[in-house]
Amino acid sequence: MKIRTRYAPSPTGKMHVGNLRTALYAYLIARHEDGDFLLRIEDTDQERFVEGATEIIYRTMKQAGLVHDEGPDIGGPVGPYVQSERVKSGLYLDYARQLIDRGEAYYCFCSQERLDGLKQVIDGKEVMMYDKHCLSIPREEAEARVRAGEPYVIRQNNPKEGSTSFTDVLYGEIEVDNSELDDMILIKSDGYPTYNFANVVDDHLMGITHVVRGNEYISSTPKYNRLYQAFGWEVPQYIHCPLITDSEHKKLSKRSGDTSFEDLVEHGYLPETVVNFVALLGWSPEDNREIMSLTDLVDCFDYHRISRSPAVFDYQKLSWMNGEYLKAMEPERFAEIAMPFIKKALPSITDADALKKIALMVQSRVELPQQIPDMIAFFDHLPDYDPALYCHKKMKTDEATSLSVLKELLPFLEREDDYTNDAIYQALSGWIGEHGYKNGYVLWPLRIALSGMATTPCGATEILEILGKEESLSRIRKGVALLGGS
RNA sequence: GGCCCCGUGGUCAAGCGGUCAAGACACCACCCUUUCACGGUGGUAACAUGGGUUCGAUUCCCGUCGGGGUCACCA
Repeated sequence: MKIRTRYAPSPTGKMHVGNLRTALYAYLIARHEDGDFLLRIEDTDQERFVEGATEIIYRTMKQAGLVHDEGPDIGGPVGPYVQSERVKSGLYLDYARQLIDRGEAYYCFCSQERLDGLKQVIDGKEVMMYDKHCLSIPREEAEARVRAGEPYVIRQNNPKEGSTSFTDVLYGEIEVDNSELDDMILIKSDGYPTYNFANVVDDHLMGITHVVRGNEYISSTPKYNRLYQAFGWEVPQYIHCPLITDSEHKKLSKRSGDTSFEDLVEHGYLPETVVNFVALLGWSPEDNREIMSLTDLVDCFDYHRISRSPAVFDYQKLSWMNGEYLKAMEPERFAEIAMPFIKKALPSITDADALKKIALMVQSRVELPQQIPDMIAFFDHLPDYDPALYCHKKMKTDEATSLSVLKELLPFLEREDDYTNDAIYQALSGWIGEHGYKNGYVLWPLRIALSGMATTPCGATEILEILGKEESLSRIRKGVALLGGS
């Protein structure tokens, strides 16, 4: 049978990395076996609906490369793919009534106050389970009250005795006592189905074979199973993915930082980095490769290898991976990404060639484009710096040696005219050799004088080239002055 | 608190009865180098714990401890 998976988000805001991974796994499972991947919008909560959130979902999926075969924007054979549109046909209510006919559900008229009275606080957490109060209302009476316009909900009627089990591909069989199952609401008083109910109905109607979702749904799955059984529907394969947590091992939330796909991209992480990284949180390929494109992932994704234990979202490794992608990138594409940052940091440099050279320098040493400005700002203007920078034990330099070297070097550099990197490096090497110095002994102080930085994305001669003769000489003179050489 | 899930280095993560317990990030050292970075090389660092089962347990079973999830007219 052809595999059909779906990603079914609620349009309530930005797309969280946990959801992204769920979507990714659903996508990979389908694509790996030439199945279908659908997108369904679960907007049954009109209060939490956020304007524009659906667009964020489309945009994120597109950026991440998760192309769906059926969905609200492209249609398909089992539409509509937006639940609020499906509600209009009365389909959920019809199915809920079928359940009532079978004694698997019932009307409930309990007020919010009464429900609140059922709540109890345990360990500071509000816990509540419905007491089946309205189950005793005779069917005729309930229907009369409904006809009379009294507000009602429809609840699932779960048994108190016995147990219910379901099988998860990853976790195996999970069994719970029926006494644990709350009579959850299927149809809300506004006529909308709850997520739980709509999910089951739609997954069945849309022919979903593999339900991929977060681990947090595992405890409500028995109730889903009872629904499938009540309808006599085939139960899909369940694949509950392990949680992604913050460094405190708590479920990732807005509170833990910018963990939406959008935020990460805005911070300079490449979409392909995020996809790659998130794929490896809870799954690994047989050969343990780490840098993998989406197509690589499709090729070797075996959902049986998904882990059962939660994973911490580690920004450090994410950054490393981003650096790997940046380094492996075509220089042209990198330049495109880096250029805005370079230009911002170097308003005085307009020479396109020089800018391109700087981009090249920076490519192999940056993990996030946002790091670029600090790295190269010295090209624009010499920062104030501590003369202690001139001291370097391995180069055997200190402030005194640096002063004398720089003074010695000045007339030579004043004489030179070709400041292109190769030429000036050649010339300098010759000069260094003639004087019997070691490269670093001369080049270290020179680089410090030119940049005022302990670390730069390039060597001294590359800076000479970018800066040009005039600016270079001026900076060296400043260095001499700073070192007390007037 | 009830129920459910999880438990290999700081983090990700191989392993699926017999391994000197991979690899990656991070960290440290060294090499290379006109600095840093990149790249090399090497190093520190783990099977939560107690019982079983077995000739032999990281691996299987049970308990304990620890962590997490869930208990809405939210998804």
